[in-house]
Amino acid sequence: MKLEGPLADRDAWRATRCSVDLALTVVGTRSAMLLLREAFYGTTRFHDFADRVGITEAAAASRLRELADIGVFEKRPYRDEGQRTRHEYLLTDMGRALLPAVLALMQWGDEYLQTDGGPLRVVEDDTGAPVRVQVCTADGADVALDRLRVRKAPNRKGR
Amino acid sequence: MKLEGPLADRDAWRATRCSVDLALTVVGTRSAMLLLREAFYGTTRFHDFADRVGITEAAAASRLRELADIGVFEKRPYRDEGQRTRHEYLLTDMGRALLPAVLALMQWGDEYLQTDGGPLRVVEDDTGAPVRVQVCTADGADVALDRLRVRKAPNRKGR
DNA sequence: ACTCTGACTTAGCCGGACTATAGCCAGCCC
DNA sequence: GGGCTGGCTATAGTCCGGCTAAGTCAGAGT
Repeated sequence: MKLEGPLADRDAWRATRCSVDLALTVVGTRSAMLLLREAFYGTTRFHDFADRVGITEAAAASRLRELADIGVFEKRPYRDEGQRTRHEYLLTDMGRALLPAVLALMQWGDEYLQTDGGPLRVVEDDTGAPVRVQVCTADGADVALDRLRVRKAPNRKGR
Repeated sequence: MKLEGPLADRDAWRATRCSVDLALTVVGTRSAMLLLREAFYGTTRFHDFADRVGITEAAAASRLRELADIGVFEKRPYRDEGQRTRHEYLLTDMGRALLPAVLALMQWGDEYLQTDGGPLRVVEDDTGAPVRVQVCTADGADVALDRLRVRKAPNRKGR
């Protein structure tokens, strides 16, 4: 990556308010990431989350509450016949927007940590064509690391 | 996401050997992710890593060693004039392949955790056009969550 | 009213990530 | 060869995530 203008002298600035760092405060734990994986697979209910991720209900409860508080999940009441009202955990737009991050990790694990490309394949539903997570321009072209540049966001108000 | 064939009954299988989980054993810590961020910004030297990430040298040393052992970084000797031989940490192909994962987190943080879109913008070097991390088919079209399907990888040997 | 079940909550513990501080070691300079 | 500097290593302690185990609580069924 190239650093533009005032950013070029890397000793002259610190990565304050870094979005990577902020994002990690939310989804920086194993359980948060794996709960998201399960949500993408279609899981919505408390017990299923705990069970399928392989964490205790205590851990699932506190992580799900955190993620719901932040807005990654929406907690919605539902009612099976003959059962009392319970809550299911549905991904919000904010939660769905994490799909590239989770799939990027999966893709990297498939490629570099598995001997056989991993146990699962993600494809486009209509065509069955494999999908990849990529760094793209608006026209959909993949952009390599050495063709990226970082610039300061235009100043709004302070900073 | 839709689950194909034998995967459809989510109670009938467990996400064993999950690549997300494996990837998290490697880059599941805050320090690992932030070291990668710095590496993408061009940092190569020990002290700079510790300093710019804002972690102690002890933490930087152990994390960098882990990542180098796994193959995310290559440790290469260098020599400044009048100095003794030292080592710099260079991203390998394996490490560079983590760019989409890190940028995906940054993008999500910019969008949902910052009030102003975050402090930095990543653009294509030649054109200055903004880039995005996306789930794409081979022709570069973005694929939404509900148009994805998960299938089992073809069996090679066991499992 | 009583029980049962599912969804948590609480308490206590362990282990790993991280911190601060200190010490070690290689090698270049003098 | 003695001192300095940079790159670690060692030690001790904190914090936090996750664990186990037990308790709570709402409400449907009986």
